[in-house]
Amino acid sequence: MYGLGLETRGFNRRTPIVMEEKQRNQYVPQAIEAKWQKIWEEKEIFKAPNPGEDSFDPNKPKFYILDMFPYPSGAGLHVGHPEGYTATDILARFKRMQGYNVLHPMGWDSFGLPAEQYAIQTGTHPAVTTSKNIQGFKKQLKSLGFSYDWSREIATTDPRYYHWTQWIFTRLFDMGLAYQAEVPVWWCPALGTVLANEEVIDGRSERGDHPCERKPLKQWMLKITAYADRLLEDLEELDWPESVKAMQRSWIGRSEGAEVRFRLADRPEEELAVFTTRPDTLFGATYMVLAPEHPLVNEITTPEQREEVAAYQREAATKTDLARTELNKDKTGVFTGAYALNPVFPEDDPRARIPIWIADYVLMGYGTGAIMAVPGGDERDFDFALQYGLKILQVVDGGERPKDPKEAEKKGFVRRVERDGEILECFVGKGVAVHSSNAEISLDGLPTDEAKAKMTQWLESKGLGQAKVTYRLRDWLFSRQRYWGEPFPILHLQDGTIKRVRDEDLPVTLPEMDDFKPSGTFAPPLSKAKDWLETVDPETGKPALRETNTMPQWAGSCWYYLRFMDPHNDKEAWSKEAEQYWGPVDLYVGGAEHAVLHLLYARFWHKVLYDLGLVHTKEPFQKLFNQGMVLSHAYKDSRGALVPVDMAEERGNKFYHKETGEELERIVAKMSKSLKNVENPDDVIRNWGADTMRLYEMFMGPLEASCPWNPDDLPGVHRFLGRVWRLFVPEGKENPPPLRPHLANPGTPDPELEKALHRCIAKVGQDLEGMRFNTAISAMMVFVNEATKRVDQLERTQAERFLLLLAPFAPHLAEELWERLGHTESLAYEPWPSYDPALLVDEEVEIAVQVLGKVRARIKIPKDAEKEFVLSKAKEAVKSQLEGKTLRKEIYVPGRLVNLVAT
RNA sequence: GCGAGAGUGGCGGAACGGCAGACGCGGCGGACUUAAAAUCCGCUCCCGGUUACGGGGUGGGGGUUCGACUCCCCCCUCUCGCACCA
Repeated sequence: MYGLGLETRGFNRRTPIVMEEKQRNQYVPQAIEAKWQKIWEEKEIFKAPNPGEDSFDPNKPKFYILDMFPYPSGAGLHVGHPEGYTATDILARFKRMQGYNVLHPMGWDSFGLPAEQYAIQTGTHPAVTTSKNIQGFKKQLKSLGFSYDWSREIATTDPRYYHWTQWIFTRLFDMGLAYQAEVPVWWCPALGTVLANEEVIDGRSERGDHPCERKPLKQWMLKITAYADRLLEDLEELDWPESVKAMQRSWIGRSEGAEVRFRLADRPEEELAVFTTRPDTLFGATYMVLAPEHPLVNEITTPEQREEVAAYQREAATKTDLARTELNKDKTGVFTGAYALNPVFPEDDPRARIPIWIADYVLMGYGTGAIMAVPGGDERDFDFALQYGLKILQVVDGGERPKDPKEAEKKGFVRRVERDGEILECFVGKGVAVHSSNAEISLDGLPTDEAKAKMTQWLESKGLGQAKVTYRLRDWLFSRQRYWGEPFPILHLQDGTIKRVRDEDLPVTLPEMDDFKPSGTFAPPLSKAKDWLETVDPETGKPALRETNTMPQWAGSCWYYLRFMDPHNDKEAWSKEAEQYWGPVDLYVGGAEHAVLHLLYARFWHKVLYDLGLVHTKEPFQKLFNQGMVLSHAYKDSRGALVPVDMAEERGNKFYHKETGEELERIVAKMSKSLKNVENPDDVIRNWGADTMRLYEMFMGPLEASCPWNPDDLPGVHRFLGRVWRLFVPEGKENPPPLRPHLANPGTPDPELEKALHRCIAKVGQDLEGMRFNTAISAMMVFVNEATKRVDQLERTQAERFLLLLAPFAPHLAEELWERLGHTESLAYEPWPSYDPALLVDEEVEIAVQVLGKVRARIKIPKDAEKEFVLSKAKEAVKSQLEGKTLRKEIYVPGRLVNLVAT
């Protein structure tokens, strides 16, 4: 069994010297890791039985721990992947030892653009690429010793999987939550596809960074807005990072206010609706603004203004959203020539007649695409009014705002500007309504919230408006013009109607195709698969065309956690029984980049499934944890330019440019090919072993923090594992000699070591519950350092218990030593060791003696010494410090310190 | 601009309001060795002092407290998200 993985290549200083290991019985991870991975696989150690199966034990509690499954890219794993995966693996192993039925599966989010792009370039079918990449990923994951139940492996590209993705879509369709609409979407000419808003950043595609443009196209939409309130409310009960909840809340962007309908002057038949969160400021509305694209613009614009308005509209249309928002300081707009009537004033009151402008600071996509402008209460309106000399009225005063106007301005509550000798103010906060009354209603003196309610009520009673809630969240653009995605189970009949494919005709599989090139038109690739495209409606026998759009990559990841519960079910997506037992996911670990979209979409689908009675919980993921990013180092020269890692060399504690000799600053940067600082997990495993890799990933720092990968730190954790090895295995040439003889049988535990072990058990257990892997490892190092100093005193049962603690972290090493101790079964299901709290405290403790909060001495006292005794000992110890002072106060914190307050 | 989070040795990072710097890297010294590697042991926040010890110290400034890395207020820097959302 020795001799595996021994490289004859040259060693660099990162490579542990493994020469002569045979003679010395050294720790050689390469010699044991493959062996244990094979045993776990062959004996199906980590297979989790489902309810109803023979080996299922219903008395055990369940724990469903899930990783965000990866897109199997051609590049393979990078060192960032195993960080989260190692953490979940440790917890899965820990929970198994604690007696849980653990569901810990892995699969592939395998639809997606790169495989299709590759197909376009090389002609290799995406299915081939995908399958190859999956094999590569799987091999890499296995080489890390993860305890996944591989019998549950799924891939979103498998027709046996997307059968049910389509099935869920048909439920959405039946519920009226899936619909088609002509919407302006991002069209990316380079990719030949439409992209979702979230896939376009600053007018360029997220993948490939190609320019994109807006085009109106018929698209499938999912009515996620119907679930906006529930998606918002149910965040409350989730054990998720606050930052993720905050991001989802702002993404949903619920805002409460009122819709107000303004009549147009001289056009009694037309109305203009606006949304406002401040109906209480209606008396201050001195003009209105429409988005340039607003349908009413052309109708109301007067002949004299027509040319100017049209020019402005043209200009706005060519601007991207970015360009429109970038200039957010300089407001631009054009008067339409038309006027509206502010409903709070009588028609013949000159104050009622307010001008209607168009401006691109008003967005068509939000609210009604029109606003009532209250320059005295809104900064944007204030800017605009100043720009174009529009009237500014004060309608809110007091409240949070300081009385003195100068003071108020200084503290940022108001902005004050002088115009034509008049002081104009803008106050956006809450306060008390002023100058807000007419013959029927007066808000004057009312605090903002009451004024809002009163005004809304008045508007309703007059038929002028009503309370309204608006969301920033849009319906979800759900179709893509790609080949490598789930086909929609939809038929287009000749009469123009559409119907969904019957359940018994699912799945609609992707047709084989040779030509993946974009057509150059908006027609998706599937429209070229003629035989597939043209079909018959099985119910009527009439010809029908298949839908040629495909679903976005998000679709498959919306419900994969459910399929894992019952992955081979060919009768239904999952059985009720399996979902009742395993759901919800207890812990979901992944990167923060999925904070909004994936998690929001999955929550949406889950709620729909809940409404259909198909799942029993309102939310899919009870606890969410975001692991940090694994960063790397790079260098920066004096001009601030980044320098790749291979161009820098270290001398002393400083870094210099290899060619210019210039001193460089070492910085932390994201891994990138250009900086040559990408670390490859395969190299680490080959050189150091999987257990070292796992341990290092966890020892870098807290899981949630991002920190730099530093290869120089690898020897540290590797040395630790070597020390563990030597606690069990004597140096020597014997073969087999694999165990220190005194460990063969139980002996008398050394009491000090026993205490140290109990402290270790307690700390590791608590840290695992709190996901503090780095400090758990540190606790084990402390114990091993202790044990190394008295190797011969380490007794068999102590050694065993320690191995069990180590097992979740370094499972190969632990299994190997467990076997050498004479065990024939895997330790994967051994009970987690327990500790005696009484042993955590030493008989004699050292405490600090402070005088005025400064430590002046340390004394040793029995652990349960009387207060009086401790105080007198303490005073004795700091006698010189107390001389000539009066003792004012004595504080004793048992087991910690004494603080003597003397002046 | 708004929201969230973070600033601790040469480096990664530890510290229920109670001895700042656990553990690891690096560095220094020692043991073993013909020698080196590996391994083992010790030291390693900064300043002064041979030691004893003294002084300073957790981005900056205030505050609460017997006692603050930790709690409160103000400011600075960095990271992430949102960004004319009416």
